[in-house]
Amino acid sequence: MSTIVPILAALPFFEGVREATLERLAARCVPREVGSGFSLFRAGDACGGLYLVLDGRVRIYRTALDGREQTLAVEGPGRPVAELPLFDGGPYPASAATVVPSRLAFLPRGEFEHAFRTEPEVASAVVRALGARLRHLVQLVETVAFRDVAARLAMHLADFADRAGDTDGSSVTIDLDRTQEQLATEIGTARESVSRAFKQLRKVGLVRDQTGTLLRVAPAAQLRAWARGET
Amino acid sequence: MSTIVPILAALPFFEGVREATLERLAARCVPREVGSGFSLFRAGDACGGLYLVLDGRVRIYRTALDGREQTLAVEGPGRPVAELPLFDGGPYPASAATVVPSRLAFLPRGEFEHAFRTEPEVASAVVRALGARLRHLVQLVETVAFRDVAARLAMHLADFADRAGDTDGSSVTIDLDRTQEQLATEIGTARESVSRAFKQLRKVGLVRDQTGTLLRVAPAAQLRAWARGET
DNA sequence: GCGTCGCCGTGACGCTTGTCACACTCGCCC
DNA sequence: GGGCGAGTGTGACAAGCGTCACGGCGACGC
Repeated sequence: MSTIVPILAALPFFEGVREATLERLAARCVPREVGSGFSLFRAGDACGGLYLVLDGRVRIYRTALDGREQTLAVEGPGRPVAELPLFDGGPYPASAATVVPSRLAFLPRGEFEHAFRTEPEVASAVVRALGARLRHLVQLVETVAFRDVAARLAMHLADFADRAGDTDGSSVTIDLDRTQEQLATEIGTARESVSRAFKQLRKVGLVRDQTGTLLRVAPAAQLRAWARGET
Repeated sequence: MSTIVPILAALPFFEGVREATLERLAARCVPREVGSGFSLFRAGDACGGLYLVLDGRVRIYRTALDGREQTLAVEGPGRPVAELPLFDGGPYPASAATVVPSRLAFLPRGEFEHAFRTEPEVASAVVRALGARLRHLVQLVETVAFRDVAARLAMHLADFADRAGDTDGSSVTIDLDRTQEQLATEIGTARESVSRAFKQLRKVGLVRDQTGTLLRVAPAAQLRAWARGET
């Protein structure tokens, strides 16, 4: 009786999957505790299985030859990483590394494929997860292609406000827990531009307070509206 | 006995699906013949079903408020369009329109969902299709974020060379069948920049001849290498 | 033949952004 | 308290690119 079962069961990814299957999966899971900056895999590597983030934070990103990075997603507890290449047999399309000390579970490929074929719930969870990623990437393409840095930052802050914001009055307090350097890679720009973008957002009142890693910002809807160009 | 069955069967999307299922699907398909510039749906619309391109060309794109466009993909015969929102119930993430007169088949949502649940082959085809899209988008994000216009054009030409190139000697002849204006939206830039990018590619010898809509270019591998910065 | 129209090439200009350089603040440790 | 390093603000500058403007060229119709 593994201690991993309840954790797996709590993952949105395995919602509705039968207990027996979960135990089988849990038995094959390799738990892993890693520090900050641990590289799970790099773009182009062959795919050996599925990673699940139990605790911590994993960044998925692409690197250019000159060292610049664009992060595609940042995954937290309960989220799968690299579910894509399990199916088409291709290599990982991007790199992944932890940004804080994290606990991960690794599920070997064969196990997962078995579950995918035998459990309709898993199949539909996979499709949903791929779908969500696809939507996110479409959003990202548009953002990178059309918006300037300040708008990209506003959208990014809106995502935080949705996911981890404490609303108080007409402001939302969020804990960014990132340096401007990290933010810069997440929205595909340089650190200095992030600094200037913050200045701009403060001027228009969308960012109201910056103390340490804590931020008071306007509600997500307002941030997004501004980013879309509705002044 | 519908004439659509053999067409459906030939789609990579329905490879391996049982004849009985195909006939059922075909019976529910609504074939459609449309002109150039016909809008299938717009970003944000609710999703009613799946489109299949039987013949012609469909562009999938996002528009900014100022009218600029970034195309996410261009789909030809045998390709599905908008398979994503069928599953998570969300709206279309992008718009789609024909760029040439085309024949389409429309498969209502309920039918498709039924096939997805009952036919494992369909489910895995869907996952593969989503996966391919995801890979493509990751590629696109990187390209838009890191590369300059000339490199984006080179990559784009490399894709053409792979898909529709006639190799003769150490050159590949491709039929672009697009105006520079269309090319510009496909790589997310302005028409004039495409013109200048072509000039640059001609100078370095990657584009060797331009007569009408036909192009003689360097092999795909060479184009991609250059785009990656390996001069 | 001549106008018209769609497409392509190219120059000029300004804006955004990446880059370099440097100052400033705030912990933290000796 | 002084030094130090990480993180941040900001100015100067250049490169890339979008935009505007205009000219050339070929196809097509009258």
